[in-house]
Formats: sequence, C-alpha cells, structure tokens
Amino acid sequence: MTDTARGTARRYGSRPTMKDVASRAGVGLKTVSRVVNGEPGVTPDTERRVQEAITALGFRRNDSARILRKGRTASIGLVLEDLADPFYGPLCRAVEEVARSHGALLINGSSAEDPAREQELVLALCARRVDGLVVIPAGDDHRYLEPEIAAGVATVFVDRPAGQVDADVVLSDNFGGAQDAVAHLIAHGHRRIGFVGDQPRIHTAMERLRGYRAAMAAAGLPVDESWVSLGATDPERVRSAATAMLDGPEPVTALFAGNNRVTVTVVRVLGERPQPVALVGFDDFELADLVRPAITVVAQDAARLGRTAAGLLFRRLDGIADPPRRVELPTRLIARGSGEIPPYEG
Amino acid sequence: MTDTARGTARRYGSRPTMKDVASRAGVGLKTVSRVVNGEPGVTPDTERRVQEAITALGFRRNDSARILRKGRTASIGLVLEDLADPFYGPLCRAVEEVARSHGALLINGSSAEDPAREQELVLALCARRVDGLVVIPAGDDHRYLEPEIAAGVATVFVDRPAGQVDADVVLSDNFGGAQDAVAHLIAHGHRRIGFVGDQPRIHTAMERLRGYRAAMAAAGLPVDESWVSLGATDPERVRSAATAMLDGPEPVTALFAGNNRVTVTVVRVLGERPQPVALVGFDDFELADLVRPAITVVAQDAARLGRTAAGLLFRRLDGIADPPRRVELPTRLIARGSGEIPPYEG
DNA sequence: CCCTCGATTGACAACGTTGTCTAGAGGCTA
DNA sequence: TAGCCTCTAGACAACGTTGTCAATCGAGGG
Repeated sequence: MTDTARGTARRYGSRPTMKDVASRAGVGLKTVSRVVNGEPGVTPDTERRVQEAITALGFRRNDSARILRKGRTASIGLVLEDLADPFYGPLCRAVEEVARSHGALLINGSSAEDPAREQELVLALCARRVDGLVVIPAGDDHRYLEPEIAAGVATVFVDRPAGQVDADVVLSDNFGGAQDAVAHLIAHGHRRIGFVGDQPRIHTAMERLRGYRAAMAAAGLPVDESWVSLGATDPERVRSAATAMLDGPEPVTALFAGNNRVTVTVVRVLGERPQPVALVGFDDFELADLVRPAITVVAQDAARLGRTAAGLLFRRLDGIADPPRRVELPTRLIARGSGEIPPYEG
Repeated sequence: MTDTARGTARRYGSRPTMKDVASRAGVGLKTVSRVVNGEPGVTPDTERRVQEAITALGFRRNDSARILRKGRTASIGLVLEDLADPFYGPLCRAVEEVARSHGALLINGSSAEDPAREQELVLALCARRVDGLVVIPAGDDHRYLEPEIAAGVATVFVDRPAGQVDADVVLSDNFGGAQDAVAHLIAHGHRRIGFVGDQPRIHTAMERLRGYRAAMAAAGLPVDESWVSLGATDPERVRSAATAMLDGPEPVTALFAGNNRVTVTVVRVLGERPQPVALVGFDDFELADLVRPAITVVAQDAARLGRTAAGLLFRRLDGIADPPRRVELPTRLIARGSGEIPPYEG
C-alpha cells in the first residue's frame, strides 16, 4: 500500500498519521505537528490546508507515540478495593475530578482485597508509565513499589497506610471515630457492647478495634472476647457472628459495626429480632436516616479522602519533594437514633 | 550521561531501558526483549544474566513503547455519567472484570451528564488508542465518533442508545419496566398517578414516561399534565415537584419515581407527610427493603448491563463483524410494600 | 543591488520497544 | 571432512510523535 493510497482509502483498522496528513496537504511532517499542537509559526493559509487534510482523513493524534516521545503520560492510576462498594465510588470520582483539573486521565482497577492482584495492577500501571498512583492498599507489604517510587512514580496511599514503604498517606481517624461510636453507646447505658469488624489484616479494622477497646477501657468496662468478631465480612458470617453475640452467655446489648457492609447486614439481623438493639455503624450510607430506627453512624468523608490524596499526588508531580506526609481526616458521629436505644435485658 | 553511568546510577525520574539492561548483562537488546516477554530461544545461562541485570536496575518494560510498536493498547475506555452514583459503580466494576479476563485495563471518566464533556473524554480515549469504548451517552449526537469507529475503535453503548450512529447497544427494558410499575399501582386502586422523571433529553427518561403513559392508557385512565414532572433532578426541585402533585388541584395518590436518586428524595418527602402515599421507584437500591414502608422498585441489573456490553465489545475486538446488535435486558418488579398502599383521599 | 534579519518550513534524530533477517556456533549425517 | 540443519543471538528498521537545527524566502536597510 503506497502512501498515496493510504491518503485516500485506508485499510480498516489502520489510522492516518501525521505523515499521511502532511502528504495530503503538501506540507512537511513537522508543520502538521505544529498545527495539531497549536504551535506558532504557521501561516493561516498553511494551517487551513492542514486542517482540511486532517478533517478529510479523520486524523487524530496518536497519544501513545506522543507519550513515548514526551515521557509524561498525563494519566494517573487508582487501585482500590471494589468500585461497586458505595464507599469507593465517591472517592474514585473525587480523584477523577482532581485529575481532570490537571489535564490527566484516570486508569483504575479493583484489587478485590487481594494483595497479589493489587501488586499485579499496580505494576501494570507502572509499566504504562502513569505519572502517579493513588493506592488503597490490600496488602501490607509494598516494598515491591520501591524501584518504582525511586524511578519517580509519585505514590499516595489512601484509607490505609502502606506497608514497609515511606510515602504520603491519607487516612480517616479510625481510632478516634471508633472511640466516639463506643463512647456514644456507653453514654446511653450500655456495658456489654459487641464489635463486628473486618479482616484483622486490614489496618482500618485494627484501628477501629483499638478504638473500641480504648473506649471500653476508658469507661472501666471489661471486654469479653466473645464480643469481638473479626474477619466475618460476607452477610452469612456477619449474621451468625452478630447472633452469637446477642444470644451468647454474656449477651451484648449494643453492637458497633465495623464498616458499611457489615452495618447493612446487622441492620437486617436486628430488624428480625423482637426487641430493639442499639447500633452504631462505621461509614455513613444513603438512607441511613430513613431506616427505622435511623442508624447512627461514624461518617468518613470519602470524597474528601480522594480529593486530599489526589491533591498530594499532584503536589508531588509538580516537583515538591518534602518528606512524606501523613494526613488524618476527622470522622463525624451522626446520631440518628439507633445509638440511643437503651439496654434491653432479655 | 554515558550508558555505563546510566547502568549504575541513574538520574531520579529516568528509568532504565532494555538497552541499559542489555549492556549491563553483556547481551544484545533483542535478547533482553526475549527474556522479558518469555520468548523461546534463550539459553538458561543467558536468561539468568539478563534477569539479574533486570533486578539490579529495577527495570520495568515501558508499555508506551510496546503499545506504539504493537498497535494494540490492551485497554478499553468507559465513559459514564457519574462514578459516585450507586447505579454505575457495579456497572463499571462488571466492565472491569470482563476487561481483566481479557487482559485489558480500564480507563474511565465521568461525563457529568454533559455532552461536551462526554465528547472530550471519548476523543481523549481515542487519542490514547484504546482498543474499544463502552459509552453511557450523555449527548444525543454521536456522529463525532464516526471516523473513530471507521478506524476500528469498537464501540458499545449502554443504558441509552447512541445518537445518529449505528453501533452495538445494550439497554434495559425501560418502557416495559415503567409499564409494570404503573400497572402495579393501578392494580392497587390508584387512578391519579404522578411521574417524576429525569431530563427529557435522556432516552431512558422518555422511555419510562412512554411506559407510564402506555400503562395509564391501557387502563383507560386520563393523564393530567400536572402529574408529569421532567428534568427535576436535584433534591430541591424533586421535592417541590412531588409536593405540587400531591397538593395540587388534582392530587395524585401514588408516585412513580424515574430513577434511584429521585426515588430517594421522594421517599424523604413522603416520610414527612401524615398519610402514606404509594410509591414505585425505577432502579433498586440498597436498603430499599429496610425503609418503612419498604420500597417497591423496578430493578435493573446494572452489573449485567456492564457485563453484556463488555462481552459484546470483546466479541468485536475478536474480529466478529456482524451488523450492530441491540440487546434489551428485562427489568424486574420487586414488590416490597410501598406500591401496595391503597389510595388515600385527603 | 547586496546583505541581514525574522518568519516560516522541513529534514532528521530520538523516545523504547518488537518483528525480521542474518550471522555464527555446534551437532549430525553422508 | 564437507554439507546441512538447528539453535542462539544480535543488527537493524519501524511504530508515530516531538525537539533541534538548518534551509529558504521575502522584506527592509545600507
């Protein structure tokens, strides 16, 4: 296929290049480049001829080649746990908005809480030469990122700290939020309070557990180990864990649910029981105010987490190289009723 | 900076290339390429030397260059309305999973329901030479995509049909679902039913309106135009639209809410009124069963929409070139109570 | 009329990878 | 030992763009 032939009838699947545009417009390659990029030094007449050729051929600049040449991809990577989780949607969107305001695209992937998959995704993004990474860690050892960070891939961790790597991190005050939640229940007369949390290898789960224990200790209350469940995340296991606490030998009179999915399941479980049971959940969720009783929660601002992280990232990309920061965002207890239910002694 | 120097101490921000690995291992460039890609024809000893050099330098293949050379990016683009919307999270995740199973990454962006932004995003993705596109249209004219589609960018539209362009499309049965919803209300004795829908330029909004009218007509019921509200999407306007219908001269006794966000707002409005009002919402949402009364909805399977679309897309990428398909997925009426509330005559 | 200067334009190399092709080493057969 | 074949390995071009630099042209000044 000759260049002339390409200029008029191209094969399906192959796209015209600047060379094709150039030969059709009767100008040099570099002139096309100048027109495409709006660089000065092209007469209006030449520019018009080039524009016509561009339109006629349906030319669109190949950014792969541009990226290769320029060394910057104008894209950032986001690795999170699960896009379908309502907590991460707003976070992702917030990161996207910041990226957009800096002219960057967002490539993202879900780790499904699997460290191997997290690593695979992160390294795939590095191979694409994303300018920076926002990572919600699934694993607890990120040393595999060291060569990448050393090579200049700006990296910010969100929601959970990185393992074994010194980098920017943006967290919620999980410890303080959990303390507030449990203190709220204690203030309403509860002494036996259960905690249904996430996998123990997840940092937020342990921080929330720590907050739970601290609040209990601060009130001089003992914690029976049968009141603590970790790692039950699927609805069925959450259900049986909660039921065991409520019907056990030392029955709890209130529950603190460790994340939004756990809360939703616990709400269902409690709804089936004859007597009301107090509940505070970590993470706010839509309609929490419309369930009866309305659910008291410790709210994190997911969008703010994302915005803050992306902001830090672009700060790094702008060349600011001060030591890694650790930002902790406050949580907010939203009392809606379910936390004020007094203890019910069966 | 000499090649030797690069091999030992590289400048921050510049990464080693295959050339660096090759000179460090004392082999040719192509041999490194072979090792990196697991191609045969390398003796174990040579391979070991190359691997050592790779590890020592922290080499990672530059996929930008690879993409440029191979012509395939192994990435697909997804343009949707808003990632923070709980309807799109699962859809996005489903597309991602299909992409992953085909070894592709997902680049996505939110159009924020703005046609100009949709076009900007789509064309940016085309410039990146994504292999294919999944688009949830915001605009109604997609002729700007014609050169891209002609050039081989496989494109599938989801949730709403494309405008002026012949391409694969995956939809929910919005018309049928709306009919079901309204018929359900009619079956429970309602004769004056209001519809609070999305912007009229959105295809799904018009289809649902059409279903509403068809169901009313099928039951021989007149529709007072004060019962139809289109375009009120923000909570404040939905609130006043619903209130106007409920308190107007021809007050409605039931409401059909046109999408998940509208439904949530309407639930709030109804919760503040003394007497119960029947409601069916389009789109299911978490906790719809826990609100009192539990909300009857017409459910779409967002994940299935995404899976189906991505499946069609990869079919095209595998070279199957039959005429564009239009797939319509069924909706499901989930009766939970709010639709069975009988008419209350104030 | 010649020289200079600024503006416009294009030739060429480079970005880092992969596909093609060829060279060389070594083993086997006749 | 010659001839052939297989296997390993590297040289080189190409992908489509952008940065550098040099060439050309017209205008204006001496």
